[in-house]
Order: sequence, then structure tokens, then C-alpha cells
Amino acid sequence: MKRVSRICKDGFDIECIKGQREVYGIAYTQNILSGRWKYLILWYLKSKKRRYSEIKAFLGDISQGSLTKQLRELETDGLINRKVYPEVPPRVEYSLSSKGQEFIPIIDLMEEFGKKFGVQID
Amino acid sequence: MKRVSRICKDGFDIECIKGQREVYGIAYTQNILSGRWKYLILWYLKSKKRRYSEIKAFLGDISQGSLTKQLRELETDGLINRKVYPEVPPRVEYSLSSKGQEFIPIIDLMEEFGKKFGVQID
DNA sequence: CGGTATCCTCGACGATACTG
DNA sequence: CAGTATCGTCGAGGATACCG
Repeated sequence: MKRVSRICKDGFDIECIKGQREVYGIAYTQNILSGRWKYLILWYLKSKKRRYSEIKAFLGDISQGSLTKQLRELETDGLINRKVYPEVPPRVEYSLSSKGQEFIPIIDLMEEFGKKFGVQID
Repeated sequence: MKRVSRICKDGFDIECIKGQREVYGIAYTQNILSGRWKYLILWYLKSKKRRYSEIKAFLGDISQGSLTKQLRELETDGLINRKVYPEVPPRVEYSLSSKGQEFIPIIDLMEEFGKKFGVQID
């Protein structure tokens, strides 16, 4: 079992689907979820807000640069909120936005699908 | 609007989520959908079976090599069926497998999500 | 603690040529 | 028509160092 979703070239140029605007919805969704860690991050934020260091520990072998980038993209696309507490040392908490909340059913379906069809572990 | 999901490095090494097997389902699903065109291909096969050339025309600027690779991966992962008609010139038809059919609800939700939150076109 | 900046790797994908 | 083979690009993400 080796295979990691790393996503390159951010997003579809809408040109790719010229005239096929019926397909725009799914292309958009794929775009804002493009990135190796985003589904996992959203999954982890589903239940509660989390600190930067918690997310990093959860994901394990993600680099700091990548994590920050993925979080910024999710924030830019409006899926998560970022709250900074002006303390020393600093504390930053991430949580799902209302838009992000609406993505939860998709996460849940994907998880269910994977559990049903994925390789059995154990 | 520029951003295309291209996915590199196929799939998660299960090591990535060591001890976090609760998240295995979603990681698996992300894996088998890793690839720039797979959601679009599945979306296109949703309604009916299609020939290779139809899919290529639908996707527009995908290269032959990439299309073949993505179709082979989808087939290997059991999401689509490939039927070859031994004619000249050859005819090959792709259709969703039963496993692929079960992925449709996810496609539909993602499309709905994208239509709701995506940039308005028109 | 939660970043930012810089460099580098490496694999997905595109382009092109060719084939049964 | 539906591929296969080969080559080249290019950008996501890792590694490392440093910062307020």
C-alpha cells in the first residue's frame, strides 16, 4: 500500500472545460480541495477546533511550510477560520467555517466509501 | 479563475497516517481518486457508457497518454469497466462498475457544493 | 508556538511520434 | 480508433534554517 495524493498545479483552468459548464460545480470543488492534506485536515477539524500544533501532530510527516500553505489555501477558499490569540507564546486555532461545515457530508460519504471498499487493515 | 487539480505522487503511503486508522477510509478514497481528470471522467460516465474518443473529446485538452493512464488506474481500482469490441477500427467502451456506481452520491454532492459556492459563470 | 524564506527533488502530466 | 513509447516540463511539497 503505497500511494499518496499529492496535487500539483493548483486548480482547473476553467478553459479546461470549455463549453462544459455543467461540470463546473465538480471542477470547482475539486479545485479547492486540491492538495495532499486537505481532506485529512477537514476531517480532523470536523469534530472541533484545533491548534496548529495539534494538526501538525495529527498529520505526522507534513512539513511546516506545507501545512501553513494548505491551511492558508483552505482559509482563502473560505473553508476554515483562523483565529489568532495574541499571547506569548502565540496560539492559533483553526475551525470549520459555515461553508466548511457544509462540506462535512462529503467527507463522511468518502470515509464511508473508503471503509467499505478499502483494503482491510487488521 | 485559474487552478487545476493535478495530482502527483500516487496515493497515501499508509505510513502517513500511522495509528490514525480512523482516517483510513478517507485516505483510501482520496487515493483512488488522485489524478487530475478522474472526477470529471466519473461524472461523464455517470449517465451512460462512453467510448474512449468521446471521453477524450469531452475532456478537451488531455493528452492520449494521460487519458489512458487515468482510465487504467480507475479500472485497476475497480471503479470502471472496460469493454473492448474486436472490430476494425477498434471500439472500446467505458462504464461505471458497481463500485463506481456507489461513488455517484459523492460526485453529486460535490457538484452541488461547487454550484452553491463556486464563482458564478454567466 | 506558529510561522516565513530558500532551495531542491521527483513524479504527474503534456507533447510528439509511432502502431495494430 | 485506441492505444504505446519516449522525452521534457513544472510545480507541489519536503528539508532546512531562521524569526517575532
